[in-house]
Amino acid sequence: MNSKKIDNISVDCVVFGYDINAKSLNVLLIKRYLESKTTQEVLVNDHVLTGYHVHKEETLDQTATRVLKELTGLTDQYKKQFKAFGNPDRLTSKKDLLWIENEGFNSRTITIAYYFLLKTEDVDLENNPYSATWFPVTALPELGFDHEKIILEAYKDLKVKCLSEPIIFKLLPDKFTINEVQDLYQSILGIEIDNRNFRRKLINKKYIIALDEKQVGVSKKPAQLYMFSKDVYDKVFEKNYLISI
Amino acid sequence: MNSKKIDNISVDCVVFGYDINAKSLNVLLIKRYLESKTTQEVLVNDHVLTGYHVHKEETLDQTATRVLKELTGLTDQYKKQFKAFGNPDRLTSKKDLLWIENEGFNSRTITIAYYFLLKTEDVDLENNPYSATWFPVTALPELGFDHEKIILEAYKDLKVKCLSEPIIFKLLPDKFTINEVQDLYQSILGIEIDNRNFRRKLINKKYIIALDEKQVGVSKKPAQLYMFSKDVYDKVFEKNYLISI
DNA sequence: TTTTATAAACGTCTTTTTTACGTTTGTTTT
DNA sequence: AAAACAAACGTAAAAAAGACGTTTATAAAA
Repeated sequence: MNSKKIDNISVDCVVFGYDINAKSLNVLLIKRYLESKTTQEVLVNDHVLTGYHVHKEETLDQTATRVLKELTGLTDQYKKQFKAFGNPDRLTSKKDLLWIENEGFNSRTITIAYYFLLKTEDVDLENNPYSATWFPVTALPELGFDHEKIILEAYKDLKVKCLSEPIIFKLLPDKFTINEVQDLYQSILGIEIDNRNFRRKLINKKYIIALDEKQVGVSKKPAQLYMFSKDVYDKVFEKNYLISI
Repeated sequence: MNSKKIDNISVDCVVFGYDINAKSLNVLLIKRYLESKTTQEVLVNDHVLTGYHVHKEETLDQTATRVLKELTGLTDQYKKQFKAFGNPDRLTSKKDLLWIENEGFNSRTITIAYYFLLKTEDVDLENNPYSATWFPVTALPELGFDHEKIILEAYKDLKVKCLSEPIIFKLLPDKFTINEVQDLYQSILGIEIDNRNFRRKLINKKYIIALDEKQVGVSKKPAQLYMFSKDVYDKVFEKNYLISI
């Protein structure tokens, strides 16, 4: 038993990864599998988020960072604490109780949920200690605990936030094309956007900087590359509201 | 000792109340006072939010609702869980440790913070069991624990949310004038808004319904009364985004 | 009864942003 | 040299936002 951990408080992480080639917003999940020691019957076979108990001496943010590091090896990724889940009945399905009995933790666990935004290409799944897999957020597998609910809440928050904050760029490489940004918005929001209007609008933003570079290795006219400038963004927005009253 | 409670998890409530007459957005606080049993020295004398430990059998939302009921007698008020605070050093000031020793609870408590939106006139402070007092959010007194931080986070969230969701109306009576809405926006955001443009904009919203009623008992031209229709709002917004991409 | 003070309410012109959709350009492949 | 095609540019109309002047209805004072 790990005496460092706080028994009844955990952090669960929804790791969103954007696959720029497949144009798909994915969630990183790990498999949960348990079979009966006597009958070999499969008791639990589904997927869950990664999470872990909060350690006694660490902050909640540190717990989230630690969980991501263990799962992906990555540090310094964008994260957001978006909601706490702590209803008494959140882990009371038959499967979850079997699992909890096997793992030996308290069933009334409050979890502080975070989501991360990163690029699928930054994660090496070949040597993953948890055999983690990407699933499109629109095609989730069967999920254990209340993790489907947690993912959907995270996704809802992301949909709202990506319209009012420049978090979209956390899902893209440093250098990107206008069409890549459009594809990403379309993936997240599930809508079609007019390319000509979107293009003009984005290029007019002062914090979207055209680089002296174009795509290489493409079999059509190579597109202009751009970057996002946080410095410019912060200066422009310090006195302005995003939405007019 | 109350065996129903979960020792290390609490809910803290930021109760925002709008004083429509004073045009002031206020926070409801209770006094925290402790003096030395031997020397009568004042050890703690400041204000805090109300909160309480989560009970074993209740949801987090129910805890928040219970806390508000005990503080104000009110039920069915708008509430929002906005953030969890759980850093190991959040209750480690000298004052806080003295207080915690006196009350006898765990110093590593994770708190799930909620804010409520209501009208100051709905709360009867005359017979308040905690001697609660309203303070303008822009003129807070000295606060215990990490409660100043919690209030400022709640206020930040409210500022953003009130521009993209119709939560402003939770702070106003059912029947209101256009100018009352404008005053409220100005109080929350700390800005000046052009009355003529604001007026036109608000009246053009389909979910702002003009009533067959005017103000009574005012010493100037009485203003037209309006109401907010949640039904219309939900219909209008089900397919639309608030911000264009 | 008339006048006055004042907040409420209306109006208009200009600028900016959004929407809709047609056209041209530059690169790679054939 | 031509074809294919995504990238990039353009334009006109509609809608929204911004700036600011004017009128109106009421209570209270004269």
